[in-house]
Amino acid sequence: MSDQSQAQPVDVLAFDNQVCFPLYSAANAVVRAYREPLARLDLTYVQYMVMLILWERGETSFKHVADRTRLDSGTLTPVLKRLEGKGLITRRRDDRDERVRLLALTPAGRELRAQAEAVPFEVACHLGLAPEKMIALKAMCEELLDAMTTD
Amino acid sequence: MSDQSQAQPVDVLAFDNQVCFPLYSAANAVVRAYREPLARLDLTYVQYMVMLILWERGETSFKHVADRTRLDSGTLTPVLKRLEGKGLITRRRDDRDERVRLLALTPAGRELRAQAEAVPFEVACHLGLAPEKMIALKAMCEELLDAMTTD
DNA sequence: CGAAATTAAATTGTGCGCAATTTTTCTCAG
DNA sequence: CTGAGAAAAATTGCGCACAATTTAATTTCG
Repeated sequence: MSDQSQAQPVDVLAFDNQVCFPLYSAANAVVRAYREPLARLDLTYVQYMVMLILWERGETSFKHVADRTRLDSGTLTPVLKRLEGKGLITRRRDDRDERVRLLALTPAGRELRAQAEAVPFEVACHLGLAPEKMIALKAMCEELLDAMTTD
Repeated sequence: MSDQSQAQPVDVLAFDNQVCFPLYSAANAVVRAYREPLARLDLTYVQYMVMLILWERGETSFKHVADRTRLDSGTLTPVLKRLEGKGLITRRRDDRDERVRLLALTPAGRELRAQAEAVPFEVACHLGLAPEKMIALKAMCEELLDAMTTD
């Protein structure tokens, strides 16, 4: 398509030519947008991710949460201990396979779901981007994730 | 458009309905993709961001780097101290305004640029997403960032 | 001028994110 | 049934990210 010997020299190190930094900054900004609504539930962003999975599945394994969130044990173990410390979840071992951690909601953890219902709306207001654009952004990120895990 | 009283009840807390988690995971995955190429330069992702700005501007202020990266002093101060510790940058105060930190490249910092030229290509290979999709993703993230800073 | 407000960085403390390693348990081939 | 290998979590150590606060210099305005 383009003739390299004649093409405009593109500075591949120019800051504004980096695709990845807006992605990085946008992700940081979104986490920041969740901070205030989640602080009312005494949850962090990652803790909220875990709770969403548990609200959906009731009881599930450490491994499932790790796969779903794409986080490893070094990140998740302390997060789960904090959720346990707050009395929102339990962390017992699977009798059938002692290597496996089974995570489950406590009554307090289950009850927190009602308060969480408001969070997506509060955040959506602060993001101020049209819903269809958010959906498109989501789709593109999922595509990128798929492309990266298939190699 | 849709009649709320009749519409399918959408679970706003369903994990897969969250727009933000793929964004979060994609950003983490991209940082991971940079790790190996950057390790050869003994740089982290954020340190690389800062170096790109300095390679572009030669000398600039702490404030400029903070605005450009959208990071605050709590994050940047230790990052800059580490870059100074590696002998890649200097951090002197502005004589005209003692509050201001002026950042500049050392000769070693300037020389590192040549090695960094390869990084974008190595990363692009590992991402495995078509360039035009990366551009579209970049544009969408920038739109989101704009929408968030304008409120 | 001079005190109050503003601005720029630095500091402190908490919580990720992940590479590398370790511990424990399970699987399976021989 | 046993020992090598695999799998699941936990641990360790470092580097962000950011809220909250502090320190220091500058600007503004009475």
